[in-house]
Amino acid sequence: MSTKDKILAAALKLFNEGNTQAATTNHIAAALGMSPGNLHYHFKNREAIILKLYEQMKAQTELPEAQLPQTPAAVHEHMLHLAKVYWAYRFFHRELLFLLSRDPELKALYIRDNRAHRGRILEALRRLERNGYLNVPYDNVLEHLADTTLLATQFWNPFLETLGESVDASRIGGMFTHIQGAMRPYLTAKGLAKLSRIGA
Amino acid sequence: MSTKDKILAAALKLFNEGNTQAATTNHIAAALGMSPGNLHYHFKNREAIILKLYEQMKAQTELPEAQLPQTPAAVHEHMLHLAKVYWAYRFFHRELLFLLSRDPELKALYIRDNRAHRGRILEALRRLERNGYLNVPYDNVLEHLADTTLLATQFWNPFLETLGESVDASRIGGMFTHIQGAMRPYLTAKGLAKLSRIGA
DNA sequence: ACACTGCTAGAGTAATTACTCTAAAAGGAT
DNA sequence: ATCCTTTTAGAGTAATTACTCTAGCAGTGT
Repeated sequence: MSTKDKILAAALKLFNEGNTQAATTNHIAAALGMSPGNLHYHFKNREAIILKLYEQMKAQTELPEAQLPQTPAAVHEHMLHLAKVYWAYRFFHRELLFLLSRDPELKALYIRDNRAHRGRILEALRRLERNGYLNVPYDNVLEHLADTTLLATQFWNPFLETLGESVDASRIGGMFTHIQGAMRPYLTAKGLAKLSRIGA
Repeated sequence: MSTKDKILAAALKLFNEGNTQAATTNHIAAALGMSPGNLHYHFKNREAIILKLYEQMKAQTELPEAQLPQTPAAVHEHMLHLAKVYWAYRFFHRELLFLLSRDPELKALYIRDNRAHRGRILEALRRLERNGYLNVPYDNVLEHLADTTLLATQFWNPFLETLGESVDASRIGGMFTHIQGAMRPYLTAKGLAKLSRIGA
C-alpha cells in the first residue's frame, strides 16, 4: 500500500468517525505516525484528500450508459452496491453541502457528475418503462421518480441520522426500500412479479 | 431591536451567505460594528447563536396537534409556509448534519423535534385518509409518504444545490410539488378535485 | 447626587491550524 | 561507490480563532 493510499485510508476513517473539520491534516498524519511534512508532500491540503476520496468513491459507482440496469432485479442489485459504497464513504454525503461550500473545484465537479447521474437514472427508468415493467399514467412520473431516487441516494443516510436512528452497515437496504416504495404504484404486473421474486 | 436580536439577524445573514464555519463570532461582531467582547456578553459562543436561530425557526413552524391541516388545500398552504421559513433559515438544513455533529445539545434537541414532526406528518396523513382524500391500497403507504415528506422538507433545498440549480425564494414551491408527486397515485377523486382547484 | 446594574469596547491571549522549509534518509541507476 | 531523485522527519511560523478580562459608559431608581 503506497503512502498516498495509507493517507487516504486514514483520512477516510477519521472523516467517517467524526467530522472533516475535526480531522486536521496534522491529526491524519499523527494517526499514521507520520510527520505533517510528509503528508503535505503527498497532498497539498485537506481539500486535495477529500477530492481524491470523492474520485475513489465515484470510480466504484459509475456506470457507463451501456450497463444501466434493465430490470427491477438489476436495479435492486445496483442500488445495493451503491448503498454499500456510499456507506464506506459516508462522511461525504453527511457533510455534502458543507464540503461543496469549502471547495469550488469539488463543487463544480460534483454538480456535473450529479447531473449526469440524474440523466442516467432517468434513462434507466425509461428503459424499465419500455420493457414493460413500469406503467406511466400521466406526465412527469419518471422525472418525479428520478428526483426521488437521487434525493434518497444522496440523503437517505443523513435522513436516518436526523431521526436518531443508528446508521450502520446492516441498514444499508433501507435506502432502496424507500425508492421501491415510490416506484410501487407504477409497477406493472410484470414488474411486481419480478419484485416479489426478490422478496423486497 | 435588542442587541441580541441584532446579533441573531447578522449571524443569520452571514450563515446564509457563506457557511457557518467561515462566519466567526469576530466576523459577526465586525459586521455589526460591535466589539467581540460585547457579542460574547450576549452569547456564550457560536453554538448558542445557532441554537437560538434554530429555536426561532422552530417557533415559526411548529403546529400543535389540534391545528394539523385536514385537507389537501390546507396541507398545501402549510407546506408553502414551511418552505418560506426554511428558506429564511436555509443555512440550517444546508449544514444540518455538520451542525449536529458539532453540538450534541442541538443534536439531541433536533432529533427529538424531528421525530415529533414525523409523528405529526403521519397523523395528518391518517386524517387525510379518514376524510376520504387518500386511498391506501396496501401497507406502509402512509409511512412511505411520511418519509418522503420529511426527507423533502429537510433536504429539498440542499438537493437543488447539488444539481447546481439556483435556490432562490422564487423556487420555494418545488419542495411541495415533489411531495405532491409522491401523494398523487393515492389521491381519491375527491382529493384530486381539491388539488386541481389549487392548480398545482 | 449617588449607587447599582447592565451594556459595551477593546486589548490581550492561549490554542490551534495549515502549512513551509531544511536537511537527512532511502532507493534506484550506472 | 557515486550520483540523482524521491521520500520522510520535524522544527518552525504566520494566521486565525474563540474567548477572557478589565475598565469605562449608560440608564434607572432613590
